[in-house]
Parts: sequence; structure tokens; C-alpha cells
Amino acid sequence: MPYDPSAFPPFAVTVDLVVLTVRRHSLCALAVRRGEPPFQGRWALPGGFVRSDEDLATAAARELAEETGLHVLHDPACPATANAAHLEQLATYGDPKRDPRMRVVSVAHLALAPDLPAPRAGGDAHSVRWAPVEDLLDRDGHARDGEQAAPLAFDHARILADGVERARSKIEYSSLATAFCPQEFTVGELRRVYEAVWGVALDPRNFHRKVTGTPGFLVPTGGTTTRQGGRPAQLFRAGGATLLNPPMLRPEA
Amino acid sequence: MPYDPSAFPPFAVTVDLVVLTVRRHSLCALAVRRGEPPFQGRWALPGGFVRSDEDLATAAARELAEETGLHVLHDPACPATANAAHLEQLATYGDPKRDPRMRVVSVAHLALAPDLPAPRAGGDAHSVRWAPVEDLLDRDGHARDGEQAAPLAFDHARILADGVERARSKIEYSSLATAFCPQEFTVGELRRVYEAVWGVALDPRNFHRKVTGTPGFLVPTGGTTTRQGGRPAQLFRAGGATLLNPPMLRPEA
DNA sequence: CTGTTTATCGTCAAGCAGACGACTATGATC
DNA sequence: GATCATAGTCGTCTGCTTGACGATAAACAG
Repeated sequence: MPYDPSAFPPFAVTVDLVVLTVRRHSLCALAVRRGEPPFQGRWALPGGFVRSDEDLATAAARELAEETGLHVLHDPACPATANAAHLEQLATYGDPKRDPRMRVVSVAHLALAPDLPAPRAGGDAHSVRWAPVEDLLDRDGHARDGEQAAPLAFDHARILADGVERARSKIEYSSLATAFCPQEFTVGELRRVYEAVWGVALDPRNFHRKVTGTPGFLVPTGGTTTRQGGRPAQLFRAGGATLLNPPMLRPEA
Repeated sequence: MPYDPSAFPPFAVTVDLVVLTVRRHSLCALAVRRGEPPFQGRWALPGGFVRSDEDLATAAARELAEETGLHVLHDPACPATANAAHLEQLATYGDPKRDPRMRVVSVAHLALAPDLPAPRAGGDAHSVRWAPVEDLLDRDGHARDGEQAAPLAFDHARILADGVERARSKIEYSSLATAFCPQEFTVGELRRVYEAVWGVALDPRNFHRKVTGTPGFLVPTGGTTTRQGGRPAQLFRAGGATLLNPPMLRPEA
């Protein structure tokens, strides 16, 4: 009964991307404006069809490159080309009514990238932008510039919320927060990543003790920088560890 | 360019199930024997096509019920019917070559169930069984009864490994381990779940202190039981908490 | 030179985890 | 019934981690 090659309902399969970065102390996601119905003119997550000979991860990496110019950091040993991002599968959404035109199953992926100079719009510049995730998820009005009062297209608000939640929890027990930083970064910059993603303030002294004391998290490069003002800070690079033990603790309440 | 309703490659979409339980102190998964090519005669994970009007979670719940008679525990307030299981989406597998016949994208789901009296085979009894996950994943020989030397069909070994890994990590920070227990259970039974899933031995006294001290994890029912031998043990029911803070700590090394 | 900013080191108390002793309440065995 | 084996439950002690926070260091702005 299963796997009858002639009798199965056909589906369209897409990948959608939750691309997150930290800009100006807030967590931002990449949004594209839809140029055609349905949801014409509304903001949506970038994505597209999976090609017939393409793996899901390959399709996600292709869409990411098309949309942002970012490349996926495959090999942890390779110290990352300039525009490197972390990419992982997030979840799959297949409600029969999620696309009014046809049955579409979307395999959402989560990408984390350092703050980039420009969104590098694929076609026209003002159809792609970084937006704070609160703005994209807040449908309860108080749109501050009157632009994004409308919620995201399709079920993309839920996908984005799931991606943000994944990122928030994953930086607790993994070294993924370094994916938001440039290749070399300071402890303060890493702390501001945690503060932006979690939306809390962290004690700089305890944070410094914690991350420098976790083996494999950070390796000093020897250099220092003063780009944040104040006393020069040591520069670090992400260490080999991917899982942090003990984990970073997110303040409660 | 995206979402052209007339031009997209068609996919078959299936759900595959990693159904885990704890039997006789070891973590077991449900396996079905394939009755037709490809991989005829090999063991595989249960699964089937998603119907054209069906949500992914619905399809997974349907397959689970067909294969095991288990029903999904939807409402945490409802104290679970007799055969209740936890069900969640695991990951999606879409390698173009994962099925030799056609392009199949499989949305794998993870189900956790208490030890059941009988596997409740759908059709013929000996085509469905519980097998220790080590037996199903160990392809390096030493098959103890000469039966499961062959690896699982398709990419099901990887799916199973991912599901086991998800279960192992998720019982650390959530109360999911109670999904392996009957409605009422003792601290010792819960500890044996952790020991079986993690494959370690835990100190009964520290474990008892920890789980009874975590708010919302366990609520005493008032009853006691002596089904494990020895001194009668208090019976508990799963509390409302789903996230454990602080988490259970898996011994390292 | 003084104030401001950020980085970094130290101290201290509270809490939690691992190791482990001690006691309790059953059933099994002699 | 005494004894033993088995599980369960309660305590104690010690070391480590954490959170709160004081203090110092090194840059820049006026």
C-alpha cells in the first residue's frame, strides 16, 4: 500500500529562509516584498522552489546566496570566507491551506549571519531589507513608520517566530552566537549579540568570566581593537567547540 | 519568478516515524519489515504518504495510530487516554537519491511512548517489532541473533540516529522523559528511563533529590506501589512543567 | 587633567551537584 | 519469625558555578 509509484498526491516543495543578523543592538531578519499575488506588496521570507535534482540544504544555500550573497560555512576547520553564514534546517510547514494556490510544503531553514554592510538586494534595492523581528512579528499595531502594519505573508510569521525561538535557545548551549560576529570579535561584541538576541542586559564582568572560562569557545588572536571606544579589547576567534558545557544561562523573569 | 503555479517540479511527500519506547532497560524503536522492493525484506521505519488534504502532523498521527494504536496527547491538561504518546516533528530528508524510484521528501517525526504490552501489528504480526536502537544502528556486524545484520532501508538509519539524538538531548531540559512512563510512575521508573535513553547509571539518591525538587516536574498522586520490589515507592504523575530549569545533567565522559 | 567609556580582574555569599552514609519498608529465603 | 536482598528516601559534606558588585586599566573627548 505505501510507495505505489503511480498513485501519490503531488506536492510543490519550497525552502523558506529565516535569515537573522544583529544590527544596531537589535535582532533583525531578512524580508522581501512580494511583487505578485497572493499577498502582493506584503513582506515575506525569502525562499523558492526546490529544483528536481537538488538537496534541501543545497536549495537553501542557493537561495541564501541569491538573496544575500552569503555563503554557507561548511567546514569548521576552514576559517570562513568573508561572507560566511551558519545554515541549518528549521522545520517543515505543510498545512494544506498555507498557500491558496496549491499544495506547498515548505522546508524552512535558519541562517545566522554577521552584520553586513548592505542587504545586497538581488533585483531592486527597496524590495529586500533587514527589519527588527519585533516589527515583523508585532501585528498589534504601533507600527512606528506606518510601513509594516501588515503581517507577513502566508504563515511566515510563525516560521519567523520559530526561527527566532530556535536561535534564542540555541545560543544558550552552543557556540552559535559567534555566527553573528565577524571573524574576529571582542568579548563585548559577543555580549551585545546575546543581549540583542535575548533582549536582556548582561553583566559584562560575569559574561567575560564565563565565556573566557569555557574551554573551546574562544581563542585569542593576539590583536586588540578599540572600535567600540574605551579601553582596547582583546580580539578572539570562534574556537572549535560547538556545544557549550556548562551552557550560557539566560536570565529568567 | 517564484511561485509560478504551472512550473514546479512535483514531489512525493511522506512522513516517517521514529517511535521510541523503553523496554527491559533499553531504548527501542519501532521497525517494520518491507514487503516489496526496493529494500524488500529489510527493516524500515514506519511511514507513508501524506494525503492531499492532510496536515503533516495529522499524517504523522494517523500513521502512528495505524501502526501502533497509539494516540497523540494533544492537550496537556487532559490527563491522557490509556495509549497516549508524544509526537513532534523531527526533520525533513530530501536527498534526490534517497528513494531510487522517485523524488520523495520525507518529513520525519519523533514519537515517544510508554512500554506497551504488544506491538499491535497492523497486518501480520512478525512484520512489526520493537528493536533496541543499538541493534538497528549497529551495522558493524555482531548481530546477536543473525537477524538484523542488514542496515535499515533508505536513509532510515540516519533518521533514527537523529531521532535518538533528539530524544537524548530533549529529556535533559524538558519533562519529556515522562512520555516514556505510564500515567502513574515512581521516581525509580523515571530514573530507569533516563538510564536507558542515555545509557548511563545515575545515582538514585541524587536523582530523587533532583526530580522531586524541580518545581512542576512531578506531582504525587498519594498512592504507592511495590511493583519494582523492595520498599514501596510513591507514585507520581507528570506535572505541568514542560521545560526544566535547571535542566537534568547528563553525566559526561 | 578630568570625566566618560569600555575592558578586565577580584571578592564574596548563595545555591547546586556529585559522592556517599544511613535508615526504611517491602518480599524472598532459611 | 529471623535474615537477607532489594529499592526507596532522607541527610551530610565538599567543591564548583553563579550572580552581585567593587576596583583598576586603558583608551578618547573636552
